[in-house]
Amino acid sequence: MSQPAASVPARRGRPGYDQHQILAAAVDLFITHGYDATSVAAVAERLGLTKSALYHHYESKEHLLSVALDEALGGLEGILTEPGATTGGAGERLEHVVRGAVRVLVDRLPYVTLLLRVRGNSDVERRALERRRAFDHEITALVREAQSEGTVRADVDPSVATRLVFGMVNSIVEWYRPTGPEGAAELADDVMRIALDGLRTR
Amino acid sequence: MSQPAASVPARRGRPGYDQHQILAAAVDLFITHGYDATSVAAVAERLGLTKSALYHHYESKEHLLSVALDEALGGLEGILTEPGATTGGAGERLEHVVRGAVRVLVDRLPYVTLLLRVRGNSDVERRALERRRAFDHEITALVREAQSEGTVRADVDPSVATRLVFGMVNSIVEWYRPTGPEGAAELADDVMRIALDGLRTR
DNA sequence: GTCTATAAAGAGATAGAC
DNA sequence: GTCTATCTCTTTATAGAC
Repeated sequence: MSQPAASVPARRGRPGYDQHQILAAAVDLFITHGYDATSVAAVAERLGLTKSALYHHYESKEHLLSVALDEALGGLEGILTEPGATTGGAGERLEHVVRGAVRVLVDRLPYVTLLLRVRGNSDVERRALERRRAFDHEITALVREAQSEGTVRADVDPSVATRLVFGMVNSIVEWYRPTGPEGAAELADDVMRIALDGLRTR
Repeated sequence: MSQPAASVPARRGRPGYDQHQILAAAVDLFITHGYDATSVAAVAERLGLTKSALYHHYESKEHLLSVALDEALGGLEGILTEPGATTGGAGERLEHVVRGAVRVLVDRLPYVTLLLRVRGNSDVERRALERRRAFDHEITALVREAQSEGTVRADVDPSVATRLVFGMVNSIVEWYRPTGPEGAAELADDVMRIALDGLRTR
């Protein structure tokens, strides 16, 4: 209790990584080489540690994955509780959610990238997929409501429309690389232009 | 030369798989569990063979991947040489190519699914990514031409527009499962509705 | 908190019999 | 064309010293 504050951990001698720095390094490797193809030894080497030192911070390779997926899912789920997602017409709320998804995707790019590559090959992955499905269902309900309201075209199944629009949004992780703070907002504008008004001139 | 025709291979005693049946089984496992997480033993077991028998048909695990990726890339590249992709206005040719991509994606679903998960972690994967990039560049040129022509909105960068629309198209592999021959055409209609005219009513 | 050393299992691939 | 047996390497994870 003699330390001034807990905000900056003691940093003496050896690196002394905290859990978040380790997670960031692991996720970067998971994305680059794939989760399965990334060995714990590779993560340790990237940090300049041995495997044993790494196991001191995370109890297993899968625990690293689990925490990383939480980071992505927490961000996405948070969108649905923001004021813009709970007030106003369904069309406006839908727009807020789509813009929010682009924002979270850019803010937490590596974590969301990892989430989108999960296929359900373990309990950890299946739990993450279940949370993704729950998120998708809420959006689909919103699209359906916007169709009833008349702000979204009704000649496409709401489930298909949701999947296609979020397929477009999610595909951003395949090529977007952060350059500046304005990039994300412009990207969201482009997504809204194409998803809401279409590519075609009229 | 004494056999009547080569169309049906001799089928006596043991299974006697041909290369295509083996490929289909391998690709199914690669998609379900991931390429790296799929052992050669798992592919062999799926076919009721031993690993050694499998190595008689394909010289390596990576060779299986290579042939599978060729299957997907050949289909996509073929679209660009179809009459609909080489005649008419840029807007019409673009529509043909987008519809063609949906068609190939559905026709060769497992192969395209595998292609879209490739990250470039080996020479085989990097060669496949290079062919994908070449394909994308041709589409981008088409979008740019359609913008000059005035049939596609010019307030979105052609490269970003291409990526977003093909992100939408490619995302179909994440959820579409073949049910009947009409499914693919309706799906293409839905994609065209949203990508070209947008989700919003007017 | 990090190290060396190692256990235990599974990977890709090959040899050689039938 | 398929088998059994095996080689060699890498994997995740742990034990125990410092």
